[in-house]
Amino acid sequence: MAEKITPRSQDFSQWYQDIVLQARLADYSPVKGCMVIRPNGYSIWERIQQDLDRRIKKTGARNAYFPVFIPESFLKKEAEHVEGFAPQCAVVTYAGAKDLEEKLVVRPTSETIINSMFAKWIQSYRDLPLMINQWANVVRWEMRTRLFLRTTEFLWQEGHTCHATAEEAEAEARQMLTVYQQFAEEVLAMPVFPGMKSESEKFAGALRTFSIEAMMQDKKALQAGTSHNLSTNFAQAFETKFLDSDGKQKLVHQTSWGVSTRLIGGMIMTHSDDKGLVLPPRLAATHVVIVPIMANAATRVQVLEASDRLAGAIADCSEAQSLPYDVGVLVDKDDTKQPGWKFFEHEMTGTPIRIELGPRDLEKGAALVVRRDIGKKESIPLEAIPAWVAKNLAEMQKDLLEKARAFREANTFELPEGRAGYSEFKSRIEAGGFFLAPWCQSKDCEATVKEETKATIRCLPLDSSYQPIPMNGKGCMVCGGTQNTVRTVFARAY
RNA sequence: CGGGAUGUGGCGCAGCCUGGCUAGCGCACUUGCAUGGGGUGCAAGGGGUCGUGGGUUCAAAUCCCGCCAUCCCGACCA
Repeated sequence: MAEKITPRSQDFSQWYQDIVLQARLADYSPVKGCMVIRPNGYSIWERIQQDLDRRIKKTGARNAYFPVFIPESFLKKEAEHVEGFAPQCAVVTYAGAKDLEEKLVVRPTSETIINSMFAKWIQSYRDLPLMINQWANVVRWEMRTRLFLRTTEFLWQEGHTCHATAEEAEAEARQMLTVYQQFAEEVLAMPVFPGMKSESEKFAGALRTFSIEAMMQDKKALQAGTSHNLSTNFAQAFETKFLDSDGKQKLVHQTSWGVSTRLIGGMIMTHSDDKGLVLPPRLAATHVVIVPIMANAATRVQVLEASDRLAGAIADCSEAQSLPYDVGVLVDKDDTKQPGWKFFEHEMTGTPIRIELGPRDLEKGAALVVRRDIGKKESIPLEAIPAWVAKNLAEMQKDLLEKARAFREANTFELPEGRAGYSEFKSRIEAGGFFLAPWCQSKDCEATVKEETKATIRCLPLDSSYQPIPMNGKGCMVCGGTQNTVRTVFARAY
């Protein structure tokens, strides 16, 4: 049995780790920095896969699989790309009992190996667009790791597309940003800020990078998904060309986009409380747990029978059919341990609804129901419970999103323009939050803020045509200059 | 790679300063009985190269020297 969970206010990262370990979502592996995902955690990933895969396929992409090993020379073909990733690559130099002639990089991302195939597969404009997605594992040798948020190996989905024109590629990158935003909000109940990355934060090898940024409960930002417009950078390196309808050879325009198991960490840090995990119903493997309370041998049989009948009624009710993933309401019965302990355990593992059923309830023809996010006990007549469950699962999904959104709004601040607000900005950013501020787009000003406050430009919010929002006339918060200022979101980040 | 700390059953720790009884405690685990409306009670039981190599000593978890590993803080990052 588990220890009590460290309060959020006391030590946020300890709190987070407690929840992951005690809800049995994951564990540390013998290899430093790697993570073992336990069944509880993997079922959440399966839900994410199911739902997101459906959304990705709707955009026209198809799933495929590429090798985990990438010849070192492939990585070196795109200059920025290798520069960005080389420091964090794991490389195989020895295999089959001898030193390899060419080293093999364990993929940190698959742009290069996939492009080597794209170059063969694409001949004509009729082959375009080519849209490939793969669910895979990648390895990045980070210096410091954290369960789910940054592990040496992680699971993700990476999409890679080729298009005939720059406009199509840009549209694709934008479309995927929206897909991710909707997915994060509708399924994870995690509100996100969509935006564009600054030059220094963009993906190594991209023309531009879009991202969604979420706010955790300690008010730090978490990059939850990215979508890159790669332009023709990789096409040039791999000579991925096609014969267009005008008879000319042209380079393909590409995108890539991905989200990872980091989403699970973000979801935990967004919703959980000091009692443990809080799962949005759309991610829960069990929606409802019925805890029978058997006061004595005489009522034991009655209570167990009533529990089974209730479980059946909930699973079969018509309202349940409209719930996520077409799986209906998933009901479980737990009569294995002491009731008191069970209550804590199901709170720790995040089951959205708990129903307590004992002799006293049976006399009244009712049961006690508790929603994990609210925690208030209510006595509901047995026959009304199936409908109550269906209604509350839907409401809980919505409420979690609204609560997280309200938290983010309450911690997002518009800074006064120019240098005037800078000293105030520096003290407030220590307390955390998102800060909207004008920036002159110079690297120096970006670096200055990072150095002095540890905050980085998370993204540049976009207007309706996906361009950074100009703030002409407003002074950059660092240098005060009014040229080329755009709106940015600054925050300390994971 | 810089700054700080720690290595003792599965987990968390005490013992070390001042060397000496059979290396101890809490949780977890096993068995039995009882219990069951918010972290059950009692009883019995299993599990240890005290990180590692050397040295001092009649005697080392404890003192000395080397090595190794891990954690936290900084640089890296989805």
